[in-house]
Parts: sequence; C-alpha cells; structure tokens
Amino acid sequence: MELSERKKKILTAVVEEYIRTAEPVGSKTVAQTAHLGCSSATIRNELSELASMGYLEQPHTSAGRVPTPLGYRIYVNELMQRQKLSLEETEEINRSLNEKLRELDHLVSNVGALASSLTNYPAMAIAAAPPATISRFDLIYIDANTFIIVAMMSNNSVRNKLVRLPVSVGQDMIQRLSSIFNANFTGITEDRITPLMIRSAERAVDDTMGLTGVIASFAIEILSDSQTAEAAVSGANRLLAQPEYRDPDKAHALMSYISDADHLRELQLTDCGGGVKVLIGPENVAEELRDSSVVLAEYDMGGDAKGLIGVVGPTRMDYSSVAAKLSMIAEMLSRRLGNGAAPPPGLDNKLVIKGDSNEQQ
Amino acid sequence: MELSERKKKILTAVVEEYIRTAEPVGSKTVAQTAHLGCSSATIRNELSELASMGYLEQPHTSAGRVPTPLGYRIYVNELMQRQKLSLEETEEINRSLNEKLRELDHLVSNVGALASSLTNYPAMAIAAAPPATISRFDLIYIDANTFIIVAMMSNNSVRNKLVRLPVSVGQDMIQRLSSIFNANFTGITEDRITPLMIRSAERAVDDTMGLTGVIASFAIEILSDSQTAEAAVSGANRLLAQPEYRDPDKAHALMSYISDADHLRELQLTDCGGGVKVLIGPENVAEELRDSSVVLAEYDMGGDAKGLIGVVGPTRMDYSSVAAKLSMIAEMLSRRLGNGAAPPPGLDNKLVIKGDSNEQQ
DNA sequence: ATTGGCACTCTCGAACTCCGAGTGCTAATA
DNA sequence: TATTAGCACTCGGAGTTCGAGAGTGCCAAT
Repeated sequence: MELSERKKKILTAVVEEYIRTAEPVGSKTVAQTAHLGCSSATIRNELSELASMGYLEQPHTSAGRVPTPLGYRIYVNELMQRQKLSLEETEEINRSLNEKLRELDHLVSNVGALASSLTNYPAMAIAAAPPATISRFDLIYIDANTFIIVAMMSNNSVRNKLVRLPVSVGQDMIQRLSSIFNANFTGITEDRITPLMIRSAERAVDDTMGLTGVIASFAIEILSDSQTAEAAVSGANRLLAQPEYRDPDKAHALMSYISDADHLRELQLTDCGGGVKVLIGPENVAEELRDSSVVLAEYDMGGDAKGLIGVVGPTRMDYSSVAAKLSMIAEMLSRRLGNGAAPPPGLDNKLVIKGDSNEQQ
Repeated sequence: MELSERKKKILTAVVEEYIRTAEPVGSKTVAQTAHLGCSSATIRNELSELASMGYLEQPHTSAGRVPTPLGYRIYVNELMQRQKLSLEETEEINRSLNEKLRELDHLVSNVGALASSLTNYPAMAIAAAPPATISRFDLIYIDANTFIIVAMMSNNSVRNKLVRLPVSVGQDMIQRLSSIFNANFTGITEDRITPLMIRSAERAVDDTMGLTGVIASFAIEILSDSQTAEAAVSGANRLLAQPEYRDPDKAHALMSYISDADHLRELQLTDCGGGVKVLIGPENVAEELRDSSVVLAEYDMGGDAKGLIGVVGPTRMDYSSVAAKLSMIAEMLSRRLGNGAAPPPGLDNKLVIKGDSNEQQ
C-alpha cells in the first residue's frame, strides 16, 4: 500500500524529530516542524492511521508517537534523503585514512576507531581474507645461531620470524632448508601439512636439530592465522552516551556482546551487496541486537579480501548520517586498497606501494 | 600509631565483607564474621574509633561502615594476606600464556584480555620499548617489479614490507641499495635520518626511481613506531557489572578515560619497583581515576623493554586476588620474555625461540 | 573493659496525589 | 468530504508522605 504524500512527510518528521530528541513526538510538534498547512487535529488523525498501519506506536496512551522498526525501515528505504557529507567531513576522512593507512597491520582497529569517532557510536571492523597460501620462503642467515624466516603469502602479505638456536648451523643448511620448503610447502593449505611431510623434509635436508619442525610450525601458524578474520570494536564507551542505554544492564549486555570477536565475525555473513546495509532492531538475527540497529558497509581490500565496517546503536540511530559516513569510508578504503585501483592520492612519491610493515619480537 | 590487634581484625573484616557485598557493614555482621569473643556493642565502640582515625566512614548516620581510601591502604599494606593462587588458576594462566605468546604482535592486547577475564575487571596493557635502531637490512628480490624489505632491529624484532614497483629494477640495484642502507642507516635513531642523507644515498647507488626514498621512509616509519608505546584496554564492559558504576555517567566518564591510549601511557610513569603497585582512589593523579582504584604490575620483555599490565575497578576492589593474579601473569611473562631467562617451559621442541611472526599486506 | 538495652536517626521503598502533555472523539465549518 | 476547534479523558512522572528496618550512640549495669 502506498502512503499519501502527506503521510510520508509526517512520518519523516516524526522519525527525524525522534532521532534528534529521543522523546516521543506529539501532533503539535509535527504541525510546527513539518510545515504542512494543517492543524494538529489533522495531524492527529494521520498519526493515528500511521500507527494502525504499524509505522508508529505509543509508549503509553497519552504520549507522543515513536517509530516502530517498520517505520524506520520505510524511512531508511524511501523517505530519508541520502545525506551528502560536507567538504570538511570528506576531507577529514581522507586525511585520517591517509594517516592510518601507513600502518596496515592495525588497519582494522584504526578504521573502526575512525568510524566510531565520526559517527559517535561504537564501531566494529572486520577483515576477512580468503584462505591464503605461502608462495615463497626466504631464510636469511644472520649468524651461526640465528636466522630469519620470511614467508611471502599468496595475498601479498609478508610474515617473518626470528629464530635463535642453541646450536650452530651452517649457511649451507639454511640454503637447503630454504629450497626444500620452497619446493614442498608453497601453495598449500594448512591441513595439507602433515607430520609425515615434515619428517620426510627433515630427512631430505639431513636435519638433526629440529629446524624443519620450527619452520613448519611457523608455516602452520601463519596459515591458520590467515584464516581467522581479524575483528575489533572501537569506542564501545560511546554507547553509554545514548539515553536508551542508560540502563546499565542493557548497556552491559550489548557491550559484552559486541566485545566478543566471534560475534562480530557472524556479521560477516551479512551480504551488503557492495553498498550499505541497515539492520533495524528485530531484523537482526542475534538476540542481543534485537533492540538495537546495525549499519554495515563493505570494502574491498584487494585480492578477494573483503572488509566490513559497522556501527551499532539504538534503533533511533541517525541512519542518514551514519550511512553516508560509512559508505564514504568504505569507498575511500576500497579505492586505496582495492584491485586495479588508481594509486591512492596524496601519497607523495611516485611508486605504488602495496603492503606495509609489521613488527614482531 | 599502631592499631591494636583487635582493631586490625575488625578493620580486615569490614574491608573484606564490604569487598564481598558492596554493602555498608554493621557491627552485628562483624561480630558474627570475625570471631572475636565479644558483642556487637564492643565492636561498635571499636568501629567508632576506627572511624575517627579515618579508616572507616559512614555513608549516613545510621548505616554501617565503609572503608575509606586510607582504610584500604592499611588493608593492602598490612592486613591482607598475600593470596596464593590455586593450582588450577596457575595452570590456566600458564596455558593461556602459552597460547597467546605464539602471536607476539598482539601480545599487548592478548595479555590485557587475559588479565581482564581472570580478574573480571577492565584491564589495560602497555608495552614500552626503549628506542630501538635498525641493526640490519635485507632486501629480498622477488621479481623485476617487486622486492621485500626486511629490517632487523636492535631489540631483535623484525619488520618487513613488500614493495611493488611500476618500473623494472635489477637485482644488482637491490644489491647496491642493500649495502648502502646497511652501511649508513643501521644503528641510528629516527632523527638522524635527514633528507640530505637520503639524497646522498640516492646518488651513491645511482637511483633515479626513488627507491632510496621508499626504503628510507620505511626505516623512519618503523623507528618512529618503535618509540610509541603500544597500549590497549580489554574488557571495558566488565566495568558495568560493578554496582559502583551503575550510574551511566560515571561509567561513561571512566570508560572514555581508559579507552584513550594516551591516558594509559601516562600510567607508565608509575614505578612498580618490580612488584605490584596499588593506587587507591585519590592516590591516582588523574582526576578521572580519583574514585577508582588501579592495580599495576610490571613485566620484563627482554632487552630494556618493560611492559605494564593493570586493572581498573572500584576502590572496593578485591585487591588480594587481583594483585596475586597480576603478579603471577607478570612473573610468568617475564620468565618467558625476559633477559637470560630459562627457556619457557612447555614448549615442545629443543630450540629456544625468541621472536615471532607478524603479518602485513 | 564489656555488655544489654533503648531511644534516635536516617534511608529506602510503597502508596498516594497532582500536573501536564497528548490523545480520541464530536460537532461545527469550509 | 476533509479539516478544524474544543473538550473530556488517560496516563506517566515528579513530588510527597509514611512506615519499616537497620544501625548507631549512649547509658547504666556487670
């Protein structure tokens, strides 16, 4: 059923006023804010109809109206205007991302922090890469007791490990280890590395010191690491600024839920179809999110890797602004990280740099 | 002034009962729990004296007594017995650390998460290393358009970066770059790398493509990274489980404060003298912590690097148990990471492994 | 020095009242 | 037929009162 033009305006006014004030909206207020040439009595009739259609409800008989999840849904789908960010906001996102992108190992939490500070809601960020394999091993000989393993992965990440030995090892052994690993352990997934395989590699290089085992366990470690998606929450404290979470128990429940990385990973299953996805209240599958809303945006991390940023808040969320901001972040990130993209603007040298460093001890 | 034996017992009983229940403790309760052979009237007299000495106070005239910060201080310094962890708890810490230590790049947040889940309070972890220098560069030639920079640092961490070029570069150039960086950029701090220096290196290797700049900026990046201490909070949500933070404003204020990494770094200035430090209420310098308590423990990360784990909670904190747990975590961590320590027990191969891997893209 | 007894104080929750915002309905109006 | 003014009605929230209960402080007795 289609809503009359006036009903649309009234619904929009109610939703936006409620988002702004968190107070039930009365007919009088609507008559004033939405400038329709009619009195509050007329508005009352319309409100009452909108309520019986299921878009609005009353907390109690003599209070103003509050949007239902369905009401928000209509608002998000049809009524709200796609907000355009101001030039300053765009600039700020741009600038932040330029900074954050320097340290790609903390990308996930940094992007989350950005989204959170921009929207003033708790934000989560998830980065999931398809299972990668090791495409190349290099062993760097440091001295008789030390070498570094450097593994390049199929997704162009590089990982390393410093190995210190209680026994001496020759450069030739390092050489041999390097070639046997490159020959046998590249291009395979974790479950294909068997003890048997390690044994035979050990024999092949005549390794009596367990070096093969060390390198193999490093390989297993990074392969299994690459499978678990990184997930982080930022700005959980901002939840407490929202009046709907003044009840500590509610706040606690939601916070605990989103603080668990496993729960965040479940959100990954959500398909955003490239754009921004809004999940309102009961539309969420997770019980704990049932009276909150989630806005998600997907970004392209290059390769087949996808990242997800999202924001949680009360159903009375500023969908328009949040969606605009998340979508902008996602878009800019995709442009910088994505496949065959133009080189990120603002980098001050002529080289396209993919990849970043990271630390270990 | 010295407290009588009986006063000590009474104070202990009040503190412990209050920690347990979060309710003001009355004379009758004390008479029952602390088994001194005397009546509640006697206890009342003693309580009243303890109050006038400043160790206890009454929320209002006809309520039980609550410890003052001073009261907690006496308790922590003199009265509480150093709690010994059960075998299970020790085992659990041991096991967790063994797991977490695999991925040293997330060490900080992992240790924090462990401390938080063990104590049920929000925990923070900070790792500060003294400024490190790069002790060695290796450039791994992948193909004409790609190479990897591997930098080994003076603190035995290793960092890497994949560089992808729009132009071709020869293996000989990589070779030359490698030696000039090893010759000129090792053993120095960030501020010693000047544009001039980069220029002259550039000329020396006849680099027209800006490769020198790329490597130099990588060097600058990791050097400056090594200076900023990593800091993270875990389990902030647990704060909401404490009755003293049922007021959302209080909870919000404290959470926001501890969520800011800069604030955490200030805590680093605290000297723990190797042991566990307890800061009770107003003993905290930061305004925001003035009615909360902080327990800190320092651990040795090898080299001159120090780490700090801490826990925040109400002044009514279970100091005894928290201190025991933190101290155990710190001790175990030091043993594993610290200088000249025995090899970590429980690692199932014969090699001492220092260092770990990490990822980058 | 310790104790039982007792009057006193103060908080907390329940019950009650009142006020005002906002509704729904009806009758009048364009 | 759609809109409007008017009005009675409803209900939640703030403020108030009140009693119960916990705990104290003090005193007189031991």
